[in-house]
Amino acid sequence: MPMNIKEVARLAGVSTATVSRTINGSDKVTTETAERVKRAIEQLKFYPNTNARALGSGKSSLYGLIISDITNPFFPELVKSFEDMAVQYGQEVLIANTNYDKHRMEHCVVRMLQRKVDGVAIMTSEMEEHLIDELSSRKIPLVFLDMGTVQRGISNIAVDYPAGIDAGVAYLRELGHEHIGFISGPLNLVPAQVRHKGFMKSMRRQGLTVDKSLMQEGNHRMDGGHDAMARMLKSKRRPTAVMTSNDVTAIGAMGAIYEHGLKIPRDISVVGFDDIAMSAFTQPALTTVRLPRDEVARVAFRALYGTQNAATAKGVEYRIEPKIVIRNSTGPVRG
Amino acid sequence: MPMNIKEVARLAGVSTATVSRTINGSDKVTTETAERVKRAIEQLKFYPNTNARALGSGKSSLYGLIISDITNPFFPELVKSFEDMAVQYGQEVLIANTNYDKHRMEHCVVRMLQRKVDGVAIMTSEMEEHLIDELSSRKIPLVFLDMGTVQRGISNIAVDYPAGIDAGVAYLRELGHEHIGFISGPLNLVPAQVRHKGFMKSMRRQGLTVDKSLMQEGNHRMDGGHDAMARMLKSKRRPTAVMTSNDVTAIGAMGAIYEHGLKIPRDISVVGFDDIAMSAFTQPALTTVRLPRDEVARVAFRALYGTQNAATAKGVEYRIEPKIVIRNSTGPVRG
DNA sequence: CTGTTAGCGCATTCAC
DNA sequence: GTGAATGCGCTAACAG
Repeated sequence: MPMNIKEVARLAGVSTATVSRTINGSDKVTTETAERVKRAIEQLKFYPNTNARALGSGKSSLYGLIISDITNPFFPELVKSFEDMAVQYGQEVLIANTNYDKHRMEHCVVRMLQRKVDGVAIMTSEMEEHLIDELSSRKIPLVFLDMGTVQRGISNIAVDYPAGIDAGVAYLRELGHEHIGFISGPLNLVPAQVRHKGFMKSMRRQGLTVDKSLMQEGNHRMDGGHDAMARMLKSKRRPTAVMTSNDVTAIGAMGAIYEHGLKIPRDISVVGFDDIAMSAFTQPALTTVRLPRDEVARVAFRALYGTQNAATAKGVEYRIEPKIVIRNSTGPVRG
Repeated sequence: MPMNIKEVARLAGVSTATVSRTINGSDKVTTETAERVKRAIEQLKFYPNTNARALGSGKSSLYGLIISDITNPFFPELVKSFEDMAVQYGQEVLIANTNYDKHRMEHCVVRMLQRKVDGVAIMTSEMEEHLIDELSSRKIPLVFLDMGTVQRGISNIAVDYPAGIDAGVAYLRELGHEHIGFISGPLNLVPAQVRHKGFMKSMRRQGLTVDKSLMQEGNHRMDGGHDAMARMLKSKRRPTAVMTSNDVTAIGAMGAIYEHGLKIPRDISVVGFDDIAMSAFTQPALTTVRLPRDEVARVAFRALYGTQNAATAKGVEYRIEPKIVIRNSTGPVRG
């Protein structure tokens, strides 16, 4: 037995158009008939077929959300906020993981295309030009997290990473640290490079010299932070403080420091980046530079929701300022 | 300019039916014509419309994955493995968060219904009977994580929580602990109750007495673990060891222990449950009972993929045995 | 305000 | 092996 709008129409004694109208909250339906239709819907436990709806209307009410790695706590928090926005505005979210893999990214974009999403929030950096074109040439509104240039239908959420890193370095400098290490993300990714360069620049601005052996590459995951720190601890002059490209890396690094028999912050101070929920619960609690995920998510959603048509709307550049959060993983350098 | 199967057909000089066939890999197409069609598809950068496909065929190639809280590290790891399976088998995944909220759960189920998913993996417990019926009465294959009973089209992945908890308690007993606390999940949820009772039973079996003031309720999140532990530390006789309902709770509890000026495991031993990635990196590394997410995800996927039709296939009961992982958060009780 | 009708893009019968 | 025609369930004109 088919379960569709037709059955509802029959039971309610109206046409399918009227059913469709009441479902979509059209004001051109008598309260009375609307009631009758609603009762029928309830009685039949009818739920409109999303696929048919999208086909008929041309709108999917779906936003794509592309992230690198759902396993990195930064992203789930972002996803959650984005979803909350979507629920609030009656939209749906299609989540796609790239696993930091360009090939997989292509797969993600294809999915978006096939589902005819109304917009895509690209919160990752494994994005090649031709894939962006594939989306934007189809007039799909896009919003990036700190990537690329603003254009027609393409917005960007610019994060002032240099300022954030600068705040971290300045704070360490205040505490007397001069020998500061840095663990970056994978350097084949642009954002990781940006933070990496931002750190070096910041060091020079503070009148400090960068020791190459204290510049280590991680992978934005715990194991990468751990291994990078282990390498760093083998260098001749051990750092008195370390900054990392994200909190997960910092947590991994802290593990390596302890394994080395050292104490935080007594022997080495550690500063993270992101301020994931976990960071307040590490031992000691992690000093970090906060990048507010809920704000990023809200801004991203609004950017898409406001740009219903990429053909006419021009993109907007939003700005997010990270702020340092001082906890207990940092302390004065030991005389 | 419309971009559809018709355009492809025209460019390739064939009918839409032939295009459809080659897309779906039908063997009733000459290699030659297929090649021609494929070239046309590539040239036009054509991607078949998923909505139309689902509508026409009646199959969505979509599996629903319902989880409680994407912010709890347990779930992203599960999601990732499930997605990997899906990619491998050419399926898609629709993720839905309940936020531990029954109302939101209803919303999730409705989404599944509307999208005509081919099956749903329900990895959470905020599931009411009538919602299950709504799904199963529509012949949608279901698989639960340790919930409910196996029926026609409904499978279950049974986790032997009691055995897992028993292993933890036994290990603590070996170390000389007798005064052991437990932090549960929210007790309005069945699985939390199961573990709660499992702990009490296990204690008795080991000949230990349960101290009510050492049985505290958390919320499966860090803050809940923290607060529960803080409450427990106020009791007259402080526990020498604590077990928790999941790792996130344990991490929160560890924070509270440190804040209280105590050392782990010197003053208090801590045992978690799940073995999330983070647990190997806490300070000290967390002893925990491992519930293999990748295995759960794979089994869940297979359960759905194998049960293409809930009308004929009977459900299967799968079993997963958690195993204790000994790290450094546990030690002998102090004389 | 309500009903009729014509697609939306594709899969899937049938014929050939 | 290929093409023409029908229908999936719904929305959106267009009448009335």
